[in-house]
Amino acid sequence: MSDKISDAARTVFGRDRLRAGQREAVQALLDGRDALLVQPTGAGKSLAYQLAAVLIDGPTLVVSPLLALQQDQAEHLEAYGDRTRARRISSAETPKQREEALAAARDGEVEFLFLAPEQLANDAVHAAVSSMRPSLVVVDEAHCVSSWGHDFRPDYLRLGELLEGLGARTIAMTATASLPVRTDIVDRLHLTDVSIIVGGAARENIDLSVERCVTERDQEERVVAAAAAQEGSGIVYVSTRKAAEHYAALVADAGRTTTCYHAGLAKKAREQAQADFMTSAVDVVVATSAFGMGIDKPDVRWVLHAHIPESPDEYYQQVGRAGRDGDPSAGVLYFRTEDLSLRRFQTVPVPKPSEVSRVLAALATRPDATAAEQAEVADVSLRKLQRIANLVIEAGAEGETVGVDEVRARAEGYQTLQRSRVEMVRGYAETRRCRRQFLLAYLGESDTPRCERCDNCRSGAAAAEEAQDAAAPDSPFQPEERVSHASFGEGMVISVEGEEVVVLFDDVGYKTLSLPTVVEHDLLEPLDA
DNA sequence: CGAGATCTTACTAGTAAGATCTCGGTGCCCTAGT
Repeated sequence: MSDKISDAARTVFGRDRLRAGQREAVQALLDGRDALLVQPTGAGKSLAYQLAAVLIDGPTLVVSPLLALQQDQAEHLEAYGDRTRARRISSAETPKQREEALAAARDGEVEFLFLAPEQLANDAVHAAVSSMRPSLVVVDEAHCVSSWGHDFRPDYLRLGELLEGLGARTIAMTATASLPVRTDIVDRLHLTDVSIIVGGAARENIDLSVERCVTERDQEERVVAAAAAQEGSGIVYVSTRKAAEHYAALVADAGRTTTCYHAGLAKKAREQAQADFMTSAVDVVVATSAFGMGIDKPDVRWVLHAHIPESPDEYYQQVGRAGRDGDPSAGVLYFRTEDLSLRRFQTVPVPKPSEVSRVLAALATRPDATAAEQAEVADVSLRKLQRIANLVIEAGAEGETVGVDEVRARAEGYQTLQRSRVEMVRGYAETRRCRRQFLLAYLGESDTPRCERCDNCRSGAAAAEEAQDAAAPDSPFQPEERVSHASFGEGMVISVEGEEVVVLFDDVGYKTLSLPTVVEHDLLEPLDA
């Protein structure tokens, strides 16, 4: 089937073969549909949007969260030649450079225009981008839409609204997304007639395991000993900046070449640390969650979590940075229950009633003022104003007035959801089943076989659990099914594994229920779709 | 929420228990001062 997709892959990008997901995504866009492509890093998600961009007339807008990532991709594209000219609009460019970039895109001289959501939220930039009439919009690292918008980068929540008027078809891309996150992306970006392509989340070459730790000291010694003993390049993830520095020093003392990475370091130091790791000038990087997006080092042999991550989603992303070359790799979580409380704290704050009421007043009395002016009037930071304004939009149906309690309830809902994700990390740490099965079920892939290489598979625990499943009642519920619970309300079944049903409730987040109890007391009512 | 640091009180002059405080992740953008 030689066609224009294959031809473009060959002539423009020098690729002889396409993966199934890539072709499917490009075809969906050529057919005028939107697309959501969920594929692990390294599987060539970028090629999918690049091909579509070249094949569809008109400029392409690429929304990407990090300036470094934009820079990197733009440089790669420039190297392919005239048909893949790329420019960037960001605070790093002078006004003159931005103007030239926009003009060049409008005149068809530049195919790709990269920017962050914050740029698009700027009225002048948005107007200029509109007039350039992009035919394709790419939202890279689309899981950020779901996870960052609520408080951290509020403009992510506005993306759907900002992109809507452009009239371009959209492709959203991410490495991992559980089913609820996929739905969230589709909703928030206002994707229509969307083709959702999910390909291969499994990284079968990674041995997963969990080490339970009792004291902090015990945890520290075991992590450092492991980091010292493991061969090849590795990443140690920690939950605070201070811990990153502390562990980096310990691992260095233990004899490994080590660097440290977190957002509190100077820009230069961060760049240096990343470069040292990428070029294997150092073996180990000890980092907070700041490290990783856009890291595509093939030979990372191990990823240790000295502290738990904030969610199974994040864990999968981080541990998935190991073994991209397909060689055997390891992912170890050092679990101490005390670490759960810090992660619970590190969740979206619920705004104070007084702040909410001041913001509501400011929005009502100064509807046409800029956000900065409204923030001034409400006596809150601009960022806080944006967060609360987002909550107001989400809490209210069209045209209705929203009260303080409703706004705060919305924020509490997010907090509950985030905390329930932390609980799911505990579930991962405590499960006796196959670790890979657990993670994949959470991410929406059920019925995968035992991996036979995680700690639970090796010890026989996973097999024993599975043997017990025979005694478990057949589940009347299937993943993705909508159900209702007397006290938790409505939700969606995420996974059914043996005697455990995981449901994501709309109001109370993730809950793990006992299937026999559910069946015996008729706790879950199926809802018609 | 909770660990660890710092402050306060108690009872008699330095120490201890209890109270209070502080800090904990992710990045755009823009602007003021070198």
